[in-house]
Amino acid sequence: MAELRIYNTMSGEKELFTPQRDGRVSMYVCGPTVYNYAHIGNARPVVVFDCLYRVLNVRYSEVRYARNITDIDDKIIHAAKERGADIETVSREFTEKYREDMAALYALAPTIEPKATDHIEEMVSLTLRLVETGHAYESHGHVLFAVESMQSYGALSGRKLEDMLAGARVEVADYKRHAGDFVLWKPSSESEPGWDSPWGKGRPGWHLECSAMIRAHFGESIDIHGGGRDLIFPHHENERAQSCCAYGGDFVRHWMHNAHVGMDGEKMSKSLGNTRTVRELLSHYPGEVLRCALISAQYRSPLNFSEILLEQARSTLDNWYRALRRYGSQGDFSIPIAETAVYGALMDDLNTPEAFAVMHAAAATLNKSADDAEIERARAELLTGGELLGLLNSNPDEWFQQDVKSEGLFADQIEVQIEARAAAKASKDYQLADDIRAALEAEGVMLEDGPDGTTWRRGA
RNA sequence: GGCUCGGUGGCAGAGUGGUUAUGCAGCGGAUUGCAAAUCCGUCUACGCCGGUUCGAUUCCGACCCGAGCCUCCA
Repeated sequence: MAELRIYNTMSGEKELFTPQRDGRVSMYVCGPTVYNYAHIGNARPVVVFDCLYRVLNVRYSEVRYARNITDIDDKIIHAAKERGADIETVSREFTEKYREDMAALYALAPTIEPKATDHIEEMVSLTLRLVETGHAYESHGHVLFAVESMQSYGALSGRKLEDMLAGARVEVADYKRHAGDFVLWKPSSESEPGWDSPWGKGRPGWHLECSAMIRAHFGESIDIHGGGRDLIFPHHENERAQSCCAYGGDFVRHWMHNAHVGMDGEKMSKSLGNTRTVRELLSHYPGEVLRCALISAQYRSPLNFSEILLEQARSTLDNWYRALRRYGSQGDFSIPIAETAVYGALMDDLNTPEAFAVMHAAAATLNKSADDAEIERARAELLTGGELLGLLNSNPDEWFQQDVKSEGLFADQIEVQIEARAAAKASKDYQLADDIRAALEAEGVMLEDGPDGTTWRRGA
């Protein structure tokens, strides 16, 4: 059986994945700060780690997958203020929308979805512990982590404290002992949300929640911690500092980070304002097309987002669905998932492009083979591959007949036209037959004559 | 300025010390009333310069170019 190998950001190498406890895997992926819609870049880690979750579930008997919701953050405070709404209203609304959007991309629900505001107590006690052990200090109402107190600070992101100061872009605040010190707990004004703490009314710093929630739900260390590349520093470096200094232990055995989705060769980010929301894209493309596009490159490679990318993803899916349509997508197959080539490809650090190549090969086999055993094998490969990749969720006819642009043109009307054309063809009135076909094409319906009659699909 | 990653054929995108990635697009053919779909065949590759090697796209070094992080960010 193939063994799982994953690239560990910490070591910079692909490593054999071994869970801490036999057969049981713990995975934590950084989720959204819920103050507006998720963009397509936010969706990449969700889809990537969803693929990993699916693979892990085949290999291990118990997989616990946590994806947090950051529901207290200054950005949410600002968003609420702008809309004149409660913070809870904003965070609840966008939590819901986030769940809907990710579900539309066929991301399975995580095992747990911890919320920051449900773990304030744990965050306070974590901060307290860091103060007691000399890794944190109070200054001007803030509690700060002292980066110099940790020998290996910077080990994850591969940087040294001296190097970081060279750029001189770290926030220089005179209440910090070292410019790299970061906030664990900060004071809240009357108008800001806050919780009682040994340091007065305040709220947590950005990095604190993940450390506290991992501790609360998984204990000292987890097997996999994932997120986007941009989180390596400072977020994950600081999480690691907090957790290791407070509780000791490994904290995280395998760090995984996905590369970004680009837009016209530039980074897509909310601050640059060049984002496309998942919600908006879903009104133009099926979720499966978006998902397919997101995993068309290996997760550690940058992915440039474009209409061309989406059209390629659509034709890739068309290709597979077309092959599936020949033999139907229903029925049992006897090949264990762990023995499929798609599984093997994904076990190699989620090599989705190689998995795609396997899928294409299986589709080609279905298109041309006359050997029952071969066909069965290819069907199994395609269908189980679809399960692992989170693709091919529809039945082929639904897939090809969705999104017909024409208004008021229903399937039964199309069938009537197909029959009329068949009659025209039978009487060798090819002019009429072609006119019917052209008229349907103008309505976004493509006809395909096959040995068993004519089928239709939405056109380009 | 510091750190990290990458430069593959028209485009997208894997991989490898010596045999086809794969997909889209193109071209030729089969099939079709004509198409579409499918099948068969086929053309453009590994940034640049050195080094190691019998042999490098694949390892090493320099160079050029690009991206990311160093500040909220998936």
